[in-house]
Amino acid sequence: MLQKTNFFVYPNLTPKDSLFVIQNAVAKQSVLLIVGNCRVDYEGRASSKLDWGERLVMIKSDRSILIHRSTGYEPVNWQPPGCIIQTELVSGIDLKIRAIRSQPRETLEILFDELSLVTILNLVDKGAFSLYVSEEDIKKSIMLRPSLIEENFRCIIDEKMQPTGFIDIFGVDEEGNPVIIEIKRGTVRKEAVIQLRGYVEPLSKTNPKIRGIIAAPKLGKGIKPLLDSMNLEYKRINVKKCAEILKRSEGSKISDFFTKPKS
Amino acid sequence: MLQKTNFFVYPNLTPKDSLFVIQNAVAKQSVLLIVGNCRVDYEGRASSKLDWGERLVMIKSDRSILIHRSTGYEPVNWQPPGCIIQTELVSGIDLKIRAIRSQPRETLEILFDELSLVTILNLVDKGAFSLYVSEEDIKKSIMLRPSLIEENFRCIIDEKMQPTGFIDIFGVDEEGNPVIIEIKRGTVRKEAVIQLRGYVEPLSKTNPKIRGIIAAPKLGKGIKPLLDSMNLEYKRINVKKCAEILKRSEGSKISDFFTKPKS
DNA sequence: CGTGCCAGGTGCCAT
DNA sequence: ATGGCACTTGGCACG
Repeated sequence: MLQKTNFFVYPNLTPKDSLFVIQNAVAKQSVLLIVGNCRVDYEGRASSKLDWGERLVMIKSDRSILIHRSTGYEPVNWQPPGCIIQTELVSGIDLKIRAIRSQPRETLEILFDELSLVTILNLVDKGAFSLYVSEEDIKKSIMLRPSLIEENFRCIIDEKMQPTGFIDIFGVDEEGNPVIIEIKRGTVRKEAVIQLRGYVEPLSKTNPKIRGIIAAPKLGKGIKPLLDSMNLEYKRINVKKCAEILKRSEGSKISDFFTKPKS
Repeated sequence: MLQKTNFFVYPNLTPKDSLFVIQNAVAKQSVLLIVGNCRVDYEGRASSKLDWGERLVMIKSDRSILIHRSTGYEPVNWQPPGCIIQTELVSGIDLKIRAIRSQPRETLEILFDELSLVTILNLVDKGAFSLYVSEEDIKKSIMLRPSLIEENFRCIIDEKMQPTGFIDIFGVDEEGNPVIIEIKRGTVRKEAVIQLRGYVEPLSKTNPKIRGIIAAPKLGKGIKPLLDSMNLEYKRINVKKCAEILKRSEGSKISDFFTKPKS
């Protein structure tokens, strides 16, 4: 049976001995945790100095670096991903870790005079992360507050259209122009644009002033030009706002928020 | 000789055995690092789901909680300081950690089916952290860009005043009113207000339109009313902007940026 | 590459 | 508690 060892723990390393361990871990893109007594200097957009004390330094696979004290959600000092990590023995007894970022030019220097614990982690993590509200939640939110689309936008329920059921929201803008809204709960891809185009196209023959809007939290890369070329629009939806709107009016029925079309 | 053991490492704990260790560490306000295979659900202002994978969970002394993947400066999920940490054994084999925040109501649930490494840290950290530019830097910055004080503010060098040397900056505002500026590199305390008052007071007898402004990055608690009562003003100085301004015009002499007074 | 905008922003101090 | 504002904001998409 294979022993799974996805971590290595080095207690009480001397700074001298730590050099190879740390360099190696950084080179192998492991996650590196260094606990010890240190001093931190940051110079860049601003400057800061942190006197001696015990902290946890985390160097991640992407060469982001975080210095955490025992309290606070935010790291006391840091460097975003992609910085250059250098290690050096100072005066033969201290470990200096330097993290340099070039754009903007910023340097972070950590000087350890004692290392209580160095840990190397090889995290296997393919899990997908999704931040979301459902498409239905977004739909409800827009119904409840049509201004999420734009000022003076109104939702219309049209019996002739409802049975078809494929258009997410139908409404009219300030000028009275008909608007078809396609909702996506995630990032807008090409397919969604094509889909909306399919709804808008036929109707635009009878009403050339009809508008098509995609409402979603995110727009995919390169989608904006596509929308422009098809004369469609994008309205960013703030997922958090949707959650607030929904919570505030728990239990309301969607149908309550439609306006009957002018007849 | 006293052996300094500010950390405890528990490799390959079973979720069952971890319960006591974790609860104890949280109770003792240690910093807790938990590495293992987990799934994360967040529900609150937004919602998120993170599928199974190996991550590092950090619970700090102030009961802030951070879930870090192997990349990214930011934690994938988190809870700010002060949340309620609960632990629970699920189905007898999995460890559930729940972190609840009440304002706004948000819940974070981490389910571990395997713990590779649990570490408890007792960090001794009294080191002061200071983010700063020097008072001299701020002075230079204002000289270089007087609009840091307000639009159309001008710095004046007045030979009659210069020898005294205790006023940081003397200038005139848009209306031509004389302005005395007191600079503090840190938080404004009562003493600084008294100090400025001392400069402004005598001069206001000959020129009642004279203004006194304290320029500093921060205003101490309760200082604003004091300033108001003494008819003095506060202008917040952005330390980062100062750094930028200084960098841009490296090596310029202060005297270059004074305007000779109208004579 | 700089610019603009959003974020579960967070943190800090004001009312 | 609520609101306003700054942040070494970081991150992402766009020109």
